[in-house]
Amino acid sequence: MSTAPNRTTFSDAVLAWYDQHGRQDLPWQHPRTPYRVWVSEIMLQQTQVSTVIGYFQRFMDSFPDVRALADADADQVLHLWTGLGYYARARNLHKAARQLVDEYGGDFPDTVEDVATLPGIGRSTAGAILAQSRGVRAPILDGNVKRLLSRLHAVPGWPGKKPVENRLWELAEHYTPDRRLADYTQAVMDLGATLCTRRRPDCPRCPVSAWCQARADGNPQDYPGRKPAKEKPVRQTRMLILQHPDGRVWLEPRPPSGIWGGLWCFPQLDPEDRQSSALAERGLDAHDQEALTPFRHTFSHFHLDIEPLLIRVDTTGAGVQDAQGRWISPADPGELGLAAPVKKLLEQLHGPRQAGLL
DNA sequence: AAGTCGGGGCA
DNA sequence: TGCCCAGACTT
Repeated sequence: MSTAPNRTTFSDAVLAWYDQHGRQDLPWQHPRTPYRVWVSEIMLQQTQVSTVIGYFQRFMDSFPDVRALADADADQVLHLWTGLGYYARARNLHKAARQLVDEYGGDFPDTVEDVATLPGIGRSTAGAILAQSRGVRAPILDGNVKRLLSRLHAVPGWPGKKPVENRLWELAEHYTPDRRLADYTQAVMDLGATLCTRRRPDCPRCPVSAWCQARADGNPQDYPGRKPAKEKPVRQTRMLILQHPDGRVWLEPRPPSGIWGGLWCFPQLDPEDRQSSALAERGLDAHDQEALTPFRHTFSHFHLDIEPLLIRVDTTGAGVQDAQGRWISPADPGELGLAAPVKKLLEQLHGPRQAGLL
């Protein structure tokens, strides 16, 4: 098992990598002012670096500093944002610029807490601004750093959960050095963006792989823990397998839109519906019936628990109208489009009989 | 079609 | 305080 590095060991390795491989020529790094870093961070929250560069330069040409942005019309700001999307962020940017002028004389405050009161700026972005532009020892925890740190320490769980997020902040704080803050901050983001990627991390090139617990365990791709799939609602239905004395079963076409649109299906009954009326509607009488094994069919957005009910019917009454459906042989349904559970039930129906014939 | 992402906003 | 969502994009 690899031992966790101490702060200096870790940050030295990260900084040495950055000096060789990190990005040192991004537009917002020259000059690296709070305003420029801020605008770049907001743009980068939503868009990749290559796209941001052009937008950033046009934005700086029009609004070279906080005052220029604060004095602009909302329309001018949104115009320069057109194509980036997430327009609420542009509105927050504008609002925050006015707040900076009104409350701080146009300068950024120098604590994370104060910067994070500005609209659109939370703890991580505030840390990124102050670390990169002023060398303040503030940790950041964007998606790249979450990935890097959750792998380094094999932190279990989804970062959307408070305890997991707290642990990651603790690690971010622990490893943040007390010198070269701007470079270190850019470096950990670059590491996450270029080597410690979500899929296929390039561990052999990573300067901290020797200390990485997930790498030692052989499963870096399992971190960060994934968001638990949200619970799907469960719906219930009964499928009436109406069986003719000759063995065929009754199928009806579904309405063209909605679940199983246009496919052929057994008549369905909501649990509260009366079975007798469903039979009566079709002019059939139940001879006897047998509950088959219930099973679950899962759609993208809900589970459907199906209770199949095999009903042997007499056809002495008026009988069914051909236009409503068809009698189908379970062994040879023909070329109808069948809903998956229907196909399964048909196979179940004819399977045992064939086995008996062998 | 679901996952992603920091922050906003609501319970 | 903690949880879920908006909004646009990727996989």
